[in-house]
Amino acid sequence: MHKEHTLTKNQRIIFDLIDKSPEPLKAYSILFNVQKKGIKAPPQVYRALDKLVEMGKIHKIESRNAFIACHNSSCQVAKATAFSICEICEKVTEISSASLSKYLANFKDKDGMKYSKYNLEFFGLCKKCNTR
Amino acid sequence: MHKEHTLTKNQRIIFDLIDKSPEPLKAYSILFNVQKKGIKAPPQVYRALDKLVEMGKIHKIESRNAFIACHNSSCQVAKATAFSICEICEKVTEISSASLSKYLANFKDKDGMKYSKYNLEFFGLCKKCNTR
DNA sequence: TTACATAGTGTTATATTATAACAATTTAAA
DNA sequence: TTTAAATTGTTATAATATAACACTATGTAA
Ligand SMILES: [Zn+2]
Ligand SMILES: [Zn+2]
Ligand SMILES: [Zn+2]
Ligand SMILES: [Zn+2]
Repeated sequence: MHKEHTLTKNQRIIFDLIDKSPEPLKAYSILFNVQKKGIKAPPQVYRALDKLVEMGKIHKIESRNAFIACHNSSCQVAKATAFSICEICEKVTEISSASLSKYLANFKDKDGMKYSKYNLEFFGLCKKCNTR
Repeated sequence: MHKEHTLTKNQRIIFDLIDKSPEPLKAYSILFNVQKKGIKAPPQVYRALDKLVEMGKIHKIESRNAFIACHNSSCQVAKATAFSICEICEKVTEISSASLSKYLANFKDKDGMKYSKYNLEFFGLCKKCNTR
């Protein structure tokens, strides 16, 4: 079993906000939302985000510059992430597929380069947006 | 066969620069480099980049906010991209693997959502950086 | 306990990346 | 030709992210 990370004050505040959000949050939207809790400046937000990403508690959606909480039993998948992104409503879902992660974890390119991490973003229409 | 795009003046200048570069280029680095050719402001660069990405002539490396020329017979793979990124020297290579693209093109998640596009970024050490 | 190292915080300023808005020009169709 | 669409030039500003430095809290070892 891996070490359970104890979140610091700022990390806790920011993680809770992201974890409760139904949609990915952007750094400055987070900043705005936590100012009443005493977090007043960008570096405080970015530091907490960096640590939370390192821990695997949250993931950055690179194509959106936004962050979502991990719901795949956390740390294990911090280095192997896959998301589906709806191009209409911007709904983002973390994909949890054993066959996908197995395929990608074992993928080797022509040079035999072995990878320690990957991030995959799928784009399309979610069920809701596809049927109207 | 698909329509061959003719590049406009600014698109040509910016594409040529990216195409000749051995490494991904960032927008403001591009701007700096083309100022002597009369492209003086960020919107001119970003517009050309947007079009070139649409056409599949270049790709954006999302995790690096940088652009590289496509070397996979262009347009076909604009909506299905995969890259390997060295975390030490930042070398980026476009991956061209029939089995990978077939696997991902056919991937369906639990909800049966079908995707029209994906982007995959692998991180690791390139051969050179791995052996020293 | 004390000393030290490490991690986290608060703060100001600034760097980097990207777009809004609008006028002028070029290109391609009708 | 005349109209529409795409591209360009330009100024200003928005959005995203980090540098730097002083200070505080926390953990570890003597
Ligand atoms: Zn996750
Ligand atoms: Zn949707
Ligand atoms: Zn390509
Ligand atoms: Zn390397």
